Amino acid sequence: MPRTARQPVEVAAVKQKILDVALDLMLTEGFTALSMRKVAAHSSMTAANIYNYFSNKDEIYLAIQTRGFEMLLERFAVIAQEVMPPLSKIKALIRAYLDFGLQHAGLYEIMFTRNTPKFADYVGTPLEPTAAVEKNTALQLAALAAQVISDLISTRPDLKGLDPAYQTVQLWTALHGIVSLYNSRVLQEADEQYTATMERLAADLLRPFEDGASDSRRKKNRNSKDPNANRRSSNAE
Amino acid sequence: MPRTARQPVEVAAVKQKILDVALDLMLTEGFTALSMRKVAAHSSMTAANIYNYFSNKDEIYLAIQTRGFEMLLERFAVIAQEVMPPLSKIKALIRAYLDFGLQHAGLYEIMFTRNTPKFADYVGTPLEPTAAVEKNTALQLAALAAQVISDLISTRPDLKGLDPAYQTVQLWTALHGIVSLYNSRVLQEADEQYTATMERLAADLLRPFEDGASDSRRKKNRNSKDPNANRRSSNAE
DNA sequence: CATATTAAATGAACGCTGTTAATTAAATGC
DNA sequence: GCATTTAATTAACAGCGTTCATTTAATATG
Repeated sequence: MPRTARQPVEVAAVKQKILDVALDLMLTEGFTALSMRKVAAHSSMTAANIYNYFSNKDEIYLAIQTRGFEMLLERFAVIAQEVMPPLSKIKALIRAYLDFGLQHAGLYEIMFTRNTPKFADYVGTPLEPTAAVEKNTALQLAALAAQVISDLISTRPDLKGLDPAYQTVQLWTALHGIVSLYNSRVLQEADEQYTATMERLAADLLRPFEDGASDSRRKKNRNSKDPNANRRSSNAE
Repeated sequence: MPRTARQPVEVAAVKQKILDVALDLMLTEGFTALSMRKVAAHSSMTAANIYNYFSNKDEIYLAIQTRGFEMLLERFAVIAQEVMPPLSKIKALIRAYLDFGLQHAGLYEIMFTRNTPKFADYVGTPLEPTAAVEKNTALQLAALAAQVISDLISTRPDLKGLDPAYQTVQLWTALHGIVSLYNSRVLQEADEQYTATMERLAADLLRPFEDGASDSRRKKNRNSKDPNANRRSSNAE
């Protein structure tokens, strides 16, 4: 008797359209400009109608978050598939992360610093599958980074004891600290030479992977089988 | 003829009262609960009246931010004045920072991750002196940490080349990365053993101050004059 | 003391926000 | 064509930061 419902693919298209607009607004006008009414206007519909596709604004945040992870993952994947020494790959990943974080500060904020909904908030709810996509994408990121780090470790006998997963988290938290403090403009206040400092910080992130930098991370003993490591720069200053 | 104006100390008391309420609301109910009307209600006045004491909400954020820095500075000062080995002091500072960040997540957010107004936003405005207090408190924090680090370096010949200011920033960004990712609950998603990981991360922050860990931190990056850095990995792939 | 003058506080309003409910418009099967 | 279901809209609510006109309160002077 009645009007027939649209194909699932059509309703998905509308959802996608909304998300495209939302992400675009987020990237161009920043976090604060993201309102339901603005998204609706740019999508040629009413704010209320968005609630036929998303249960609330948080769900849109979740989707944007996922897109952010996908964007970063894409950059990472390009680097990962290139043929180059593992250490250079790590360096490239670091650079990509920093660039992404500074370039898309608003998006980065949603992903990592804002109290936007996370996967754990949706377990047991109808949206758990959607949230699982977000978590999965993020984990792919970590796995990819861990793989590159693992590659390096396996080709470097002096790094044999390192745990790729831990090294990944360590690198990640350090990178995030730099990006987040920069984007909140606190770093600029505390250090006038913040640009040079950031470069140096980035370079120092490779320190765990330097010559013979392995063992104290491994377990306890670290009495120097490599005493000549720091002899070179005695002329500094 | 007219009604006489209140003593500056009286109007300052009202301002203080407002800030007390605002900080209390922030600490107890979180960032989102901080509205002008709520602050006003808890201060037995109207929202509009707050604008006789603060020009806008941002100015309240700025003040709360300052209070946050003062709170953290107080914790740091207690540790700094204690008599103990420099390395233990650094360890205690690290612990204090982490505790503060996790304990007062909302306040920490205003100080370091939110896009709340910073000193640079007020140069040339009537509020520059107020903002200068904020910046000054933050710089005292950094100076205090740098002093402790400097103490350590001066008592340890093997660390002679380290720059206390840079070490401070490095430590700070790393700590912030941990706190921020934890508070945004992303770390918990990516690493199920996040508690143990955080402990390990905190411990590893002392790595630059380990035995003979000095020199490559001392000056520039050395990629151009050091072609043998990644020679060992020529067998990769 | 009464009054004019000023200070402090208020009430009301504006435009915005996220969200819900009632209503309308549109499309389809019988 | 009609009944029925879907999709979209309009209207409204409560709250937000902020501004402005108004009221309340206090005081120095005639």
